[in-house]
Amino acid sequence: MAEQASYKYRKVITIGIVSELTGLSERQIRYYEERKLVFPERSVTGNRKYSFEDVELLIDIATKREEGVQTYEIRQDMIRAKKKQKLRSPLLRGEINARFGIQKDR
Amino acid sequence: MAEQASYKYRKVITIGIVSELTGLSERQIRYYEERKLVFPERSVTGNRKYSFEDVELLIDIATKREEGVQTYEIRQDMIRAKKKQKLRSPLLRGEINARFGIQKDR
DNA sequence: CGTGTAAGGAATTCTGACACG
DNA sequence: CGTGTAAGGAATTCTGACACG
Repeated sequence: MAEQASYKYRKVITIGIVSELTGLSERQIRYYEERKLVFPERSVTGNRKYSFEDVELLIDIATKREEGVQTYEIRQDMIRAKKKQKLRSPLLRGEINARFGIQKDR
Repeated sequence: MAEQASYKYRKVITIGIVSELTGLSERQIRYYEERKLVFPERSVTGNRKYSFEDVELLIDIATKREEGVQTYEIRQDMIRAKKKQKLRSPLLRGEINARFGIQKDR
């Protein structure tokens, strides 16, 4: 009766719908992947699958781009943000596990 | 910076992915729609779009079916459950509005 | 009743490339 | 650098129907 509840992080949205949700063209969305800004999963046959989190990230990227920020800069900012996260993250591990389910090493 | 947050209810998942998520065949999923058990939205060109809520509902339906319950019975149960909801629901309206966004009549 | 399947067609997605700036 | 577009092909989805039980 619990299921998983991590709707935000499940990669289940195809690129066409992501395009509608974000207002970005498919070309743009694929290009941002090429620039290492988003990391969709792939279906067995190669179709991209995104999460709601990805959609929100893409909206943020779109805003930055409108402000003239280059993809390279956006990427650097993301890397910096990720480093900061690591500094205060250890305490949150339990929460993250709850979010993504139990995965016992592997 | 808030967006909408109703990930569970947004209809954004195509039938192929719903099939993977639920273990049901596309044929079954379409049939349950025919029997009024699920109500996907449609893209402009007619493709079905489901929410995570729909996915969970379909999983419940699959369980019922395995127990031998007919779709007609499942539907009746759903209607009954919905009626009960109405009896205790008025107080929850604010929550529902928050969930689905402001829609001022129309 | 519930589900599989073949049929034919339309829409979706993918990649690599050329274009422009 | 960032994005549009035409190209060719493969995978996805759709509907209506026949089949079986």
